[in-house]
Amino acid sequence: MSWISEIKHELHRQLGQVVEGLKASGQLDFSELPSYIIEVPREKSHGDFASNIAMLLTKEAKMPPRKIAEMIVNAFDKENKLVDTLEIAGPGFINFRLEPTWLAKGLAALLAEGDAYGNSNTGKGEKIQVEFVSANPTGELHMGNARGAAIGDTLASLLDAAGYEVEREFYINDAGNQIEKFGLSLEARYLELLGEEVEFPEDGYHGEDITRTMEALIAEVGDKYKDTESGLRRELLTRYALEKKIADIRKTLAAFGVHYDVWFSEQTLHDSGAVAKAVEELNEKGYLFEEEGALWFKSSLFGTEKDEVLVRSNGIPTYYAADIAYHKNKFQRGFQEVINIWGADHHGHVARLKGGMAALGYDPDRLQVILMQLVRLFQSGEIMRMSKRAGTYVTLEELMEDVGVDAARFFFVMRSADSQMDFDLDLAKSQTADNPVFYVQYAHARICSILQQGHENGITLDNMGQADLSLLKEASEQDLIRKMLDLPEEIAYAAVHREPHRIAVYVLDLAGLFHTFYTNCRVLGVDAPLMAARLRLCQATASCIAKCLKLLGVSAPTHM
RNA sequence: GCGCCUGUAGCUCAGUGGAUAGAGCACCGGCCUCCGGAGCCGGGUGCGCAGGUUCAACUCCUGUCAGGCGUACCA
Repeated sequence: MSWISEIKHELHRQLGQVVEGLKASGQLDFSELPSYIIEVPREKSHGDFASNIAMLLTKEAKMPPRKIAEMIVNAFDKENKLVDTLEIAGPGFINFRLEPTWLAKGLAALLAEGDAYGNSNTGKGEKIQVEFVSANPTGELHMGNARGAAIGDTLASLLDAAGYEVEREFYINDAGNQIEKFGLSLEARYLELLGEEVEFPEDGYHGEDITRTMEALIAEVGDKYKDTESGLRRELLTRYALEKKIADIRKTLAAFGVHYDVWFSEQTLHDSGAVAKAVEELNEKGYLFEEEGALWFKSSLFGTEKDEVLVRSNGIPTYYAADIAYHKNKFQRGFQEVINIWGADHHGHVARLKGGMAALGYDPDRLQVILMQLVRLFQSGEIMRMSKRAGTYVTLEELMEDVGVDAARFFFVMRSADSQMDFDLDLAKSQTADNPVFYVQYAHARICSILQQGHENGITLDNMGQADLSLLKEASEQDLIRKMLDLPEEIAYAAVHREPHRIAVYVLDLAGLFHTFYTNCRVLGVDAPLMAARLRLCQATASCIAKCLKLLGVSAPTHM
């Protein structure tokens, strides 16, 4: 348990004891303890910790909150080792000021944990899966995929740090309608490149990457498939192109710092009969019916707006049917919870999929979908529509070239998935130095520079001996320590609530507090004991910043 | 029409039912004999609107207005 949690826990316990004591002695009347909190007040002048317990008791006890607070404060143990002073403030808050060395003790505990600082056992080893990006292998990765990659990867890292057993998964949509179209498009480009007159399929994929893929094939085998029967030819071209595309996607994501544990093929669900089996299972439970030649699932029984087709009249199962089988498979693999990161344009699918899971007997809450609002791309003041078919989109590759991995990842994770984001390419290209990621990285580099210079002058953390951290009494030093002591709870909160953007916001704040400290307090050259304490403070800060940046998939440079 | 997401400072966005709602950008002033000025400090009449719940609402509920996205035998 983290230092802050320990203290909160202890104060919570002590408060509860005092209030129960007041009840026992007949001074306070209530049925049971309300769910009061111990929090760190936003305003520093309100003490180190504060509780709202008096306000919550007001109604039952039939007394004004400040009066109740007064009774509690008076009944509090004056010989308390932890609490220095208590005061009543505002509408009835009880503010705690702790004994002055509590921050130093927290900092010492932080340093003792080293790289593990920030981790917790919040997830209790629960097996959890994050499936993200899962882009169609028919094209290149675009901005939406990039946002999904940054959010999904950071969330997975957070869950890992918070004590979950995490797996990252990419679902390869290598079956279904769009693969058919893909094949038709490939075939058209192939023949075109061989000089044939062909009509390009109307709703085919127009992306240049398709042409390039076929150029590569021709370089390898020439016109080998020119006279092959069309069906077989499409199959061969598709197989070739899929392999190439998936390899490209894997490579691009790796360059973006994303590495998966599992690449799961949709086709294998069809081949193994898992899709047919899932459909059959729903049928046995009596949830299917036939209409106009198609097989429907009464998904409306499970909360969808209307019923849905599972098997089309041409006998081919829908994406929905495959997805039900896929998520059943996930649960069969032992994941307690599975998280999907989807674009908001898929939100209609959430209720359907949850309904499917419920029909199969799984608690639908074990499937969580994070919908990210779509990314709007601005260039030259104009909104760019991203369309794979028209081939007009900025790819993740291009983005990485333009703004770099660090800036791109930080930028995407910085805002909540719920909010739409405008990505101004011109701004990102021309003013990269304004990007907040540099602000954070700069703080890290500055600290490394201080430690380095100390080292060059023979002052190292090792030969300084035991530092007296209670010498860190400046406001900017204490603010920095307080912020760092929040990290474990911050990570746990972000993981549990699936809000990776909080870490970006947190580390920006932390870097800001360091810059303030740096301006106010010299490290090198002050009295040896103080220098030792400040070097430790620097070391801890660098470690916390690096920890956050690692979670975000951003590098922590030692110099810039 | 119905469903989901979003309306917070000029702009882009944070904000876990609590006390005086924050940051970055932009704009205007300061701050380098000294650890990296890619930095620091100061400058603000802002929670779409209306009800409700609560001791307490940016936060929860209802309604309403505005924007985005869905509402296929596509995925």
